[in-house]
Amino acid sequence: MNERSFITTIAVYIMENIQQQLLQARRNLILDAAIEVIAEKGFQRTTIKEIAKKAEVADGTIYNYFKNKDALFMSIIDRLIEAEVDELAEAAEEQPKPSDFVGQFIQNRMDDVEQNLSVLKAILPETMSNSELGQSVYEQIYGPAFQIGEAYFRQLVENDEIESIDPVIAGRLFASVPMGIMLFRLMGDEHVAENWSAYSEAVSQFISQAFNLPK
Amino acid sequence: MNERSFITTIAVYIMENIQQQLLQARRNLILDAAIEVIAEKGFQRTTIKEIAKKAEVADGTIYNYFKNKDALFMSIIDRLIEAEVDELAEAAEEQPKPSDFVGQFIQNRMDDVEQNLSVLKAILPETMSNSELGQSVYEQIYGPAFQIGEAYFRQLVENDEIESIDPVIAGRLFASVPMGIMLFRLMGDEHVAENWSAYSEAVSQFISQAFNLPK
Amino acid sequence: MNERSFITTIAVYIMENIQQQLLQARRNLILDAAIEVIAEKGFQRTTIKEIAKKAEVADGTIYNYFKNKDALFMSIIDRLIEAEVDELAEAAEEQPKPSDFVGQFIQNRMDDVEQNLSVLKAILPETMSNSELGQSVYEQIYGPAFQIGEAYFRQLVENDEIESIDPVIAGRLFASVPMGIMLFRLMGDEHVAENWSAYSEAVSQFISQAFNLPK
Amino acid sequence: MNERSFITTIAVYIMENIQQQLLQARRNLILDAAIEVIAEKGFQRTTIKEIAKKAEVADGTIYNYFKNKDALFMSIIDRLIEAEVDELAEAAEEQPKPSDFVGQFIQNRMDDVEQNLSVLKAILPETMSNSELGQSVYEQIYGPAFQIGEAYFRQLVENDEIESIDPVIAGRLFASVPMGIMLFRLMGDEHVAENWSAYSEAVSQFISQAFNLPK
DNA sequence: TATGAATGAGAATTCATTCAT
DNA sequence: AATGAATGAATTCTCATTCAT
Repeated sequence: MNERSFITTIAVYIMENIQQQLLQARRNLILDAAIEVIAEKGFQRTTIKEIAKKAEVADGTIYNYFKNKDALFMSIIDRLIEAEVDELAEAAEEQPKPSDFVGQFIQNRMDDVEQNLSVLKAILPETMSNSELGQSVYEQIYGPAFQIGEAYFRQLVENDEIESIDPVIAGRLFASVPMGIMLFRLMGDEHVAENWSAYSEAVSQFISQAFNLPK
Repeated sequence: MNERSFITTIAVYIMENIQQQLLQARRNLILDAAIEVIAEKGFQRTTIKEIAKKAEVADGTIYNYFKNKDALFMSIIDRLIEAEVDELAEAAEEQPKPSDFVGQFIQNRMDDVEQNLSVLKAILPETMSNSELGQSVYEQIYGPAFQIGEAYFRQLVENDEIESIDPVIAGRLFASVPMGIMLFRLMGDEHVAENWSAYSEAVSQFISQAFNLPK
Repeated sequence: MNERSFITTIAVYIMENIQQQLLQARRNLILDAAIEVIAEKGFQRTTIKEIAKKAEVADGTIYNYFKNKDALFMSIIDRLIEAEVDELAEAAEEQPKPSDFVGQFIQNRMDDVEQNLSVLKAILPETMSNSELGQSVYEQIYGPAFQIGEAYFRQLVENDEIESIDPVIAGRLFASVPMGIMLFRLMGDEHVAENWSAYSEAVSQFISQAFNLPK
Repeated sequence: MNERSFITTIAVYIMENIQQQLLQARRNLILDAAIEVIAEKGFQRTTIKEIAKKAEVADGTIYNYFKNKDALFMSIIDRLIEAEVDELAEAAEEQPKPSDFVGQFIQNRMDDVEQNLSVLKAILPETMSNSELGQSVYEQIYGPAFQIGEAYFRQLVENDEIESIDPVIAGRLFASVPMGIMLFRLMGDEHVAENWSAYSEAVSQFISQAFNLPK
């Protein structure tokens, strides 16, 4: 009576799996809705009601997936960090030839921005006015990115490929350009928005020239 | 009965003047308090009560000087815009020699940032998540700054001092560096905060090198 | 097609019976879980989720056994009332010799308390702040207990075994002692908890002495 | 200009004082309303909205006087504890002759109950289902009361006025009677409610007889 | 029948704003 | 003009109950 046939066991397993995926999908649905609304109005101005409405679920449903509003927000950040940390780790591992490292790296970063535009818009303002959050994002995203830049410049200097330079500062200067361009874009600069790939190209050239990188 | 003696008139005038100045002073007091608190906690998280406490006035008093919380915030922005617009206008009028224009301009902008750090921290996140606000700041601060850069590069190209370049993009690239560095600072990067003048110098060199500016 | 063989009928009957018992068992499981949690946190503070978790069933399952949370609570009371009413009826029927009636009665009541401690803790606070509930419990438990006491004292007076006394008041005084001691215990008095049987004894003596009962 | 005349200073002082008293009065108004509603429906079932309505203030106003609902509840308890602790301290200080100590003490306790009936009804159920709260009330009200009883019985035993007895148990037995009677009253026993002073008298006699106290 | 995710009414709490003093 | 208590709309969050699977 308590036994299940093999078939039944398989069927249950599959259905549970489907159930899991449905839940995950719904969770993502809510996250997407949240990102969309928050990107538009800012985290603080966005109410749970609005997110629920956009996600087409009841207010209470959101609390089945996220402990509270802050946790929901952290999940948005986590999603970005996860994606970004992997990408950066990948970039760090490669031993790129100087000639195309900058181009590659910038290109990838700019692509990331392009793809995660609404997430960035949702997150960035909050990380700036919430110092705890800012610290966390800084340590997990900016820090690693800087270190890659630093390592790269340190190596260049050692190989006498560029003239002596403080790699810490160089790393920041390097990152500041796409960062600044991204900021303009987030703030609604239409020229930047409409010519994103041109900017991507220009940023690479700009930086290569600035550091007098070997071609 | 309706006439006033000359003396009285003068006295009244003086007193009204003093009164005016006292009011103006108190208004500034409130603004300063607001900037301080908002820089720390963000606009939305800051309550009128907190601002009132920091300014050592009663909650209600704030409403004698500002129509509402949003108006108070706009006044903070106005104050920054006023200062910055004047500075930019000044910069635009000068006909600087290319050799030191960049150094001068960057130096001034970085000094502005240094001086208005708390105001920027109070404003920037809000301008990013409030598109109306962002637009206004963009048009009044970034726009003019870009135009100065654009004009400068256009002139350089015309004079054959640098190779042909899209001045619109160049203006953004030019501005992106201090912008990015400022963003790192606002987000709490300690290396940037502790070596601000070194960065100021480095940014100038970086840009000059990038555009291969004549020395 | 609609007919069943004799065997089948029996089998169905047995299985239905087993089914019935399983259901009853599960119902009791839920009630036990509910009592445990409610005793600890109070009725209002206890959620269906918590009860379900403790009973190791799904939230929804509880609603197959109880119409709603209030009904579940009423069932707890019913269970206590049933047990107690039977005991009291038994006590009332006996024609005890005065010499040991008090000792017996008190002993039994105190034993009841000991056994139903968690139920009492779950119920009592609620009966005090819910007048309808309180009334019901009063009428079914306290009332009958008082009447037993009253009858007992009335009889004693009639037999000239104690001096004249208002039996209604006497009944309450009689009951007040174990009641008060129980209250101390429920409120967490450790001395009472640790010396329960000593108190049981002491209460009897105390009452006997108070009424100058014949030994 | 900044100076105030003596009269003005006085006037301001007086007005501030009046203001203080008005606030205190309103605070008491809210507390009274809260007690009334909570006594009727229990703490958990009572909403801030109901209290506000009964007190004829806005919901938010309550939060100008009490940090939150729990704090409001604690204030109710504090009020009772303050009154009771003073009374008990007074009772403890007196060196009463045994002959009337019990009568006096019980009389006072029963009067306290009479006067604070609604407060008790509001508090007692909550102290029973909230162990932290219960502990606090126990320590501040019951504990001291017991100690008075204990001290009294210890003294009696020392003076050979009653036979040897465990003073700790005696103290509880002593207190259990009014406690039990009070409980009956709180649960809606009409006979107790209507004959409160008769019960007060009866309780004293009952206890005196039980301990065979010297007259 | 059992399940547990979805629901949304309702509760506590916050806080910008008003207004009598 | 300054004050700060009062206000109540709006927000977050909880949880009893429902219902599709």
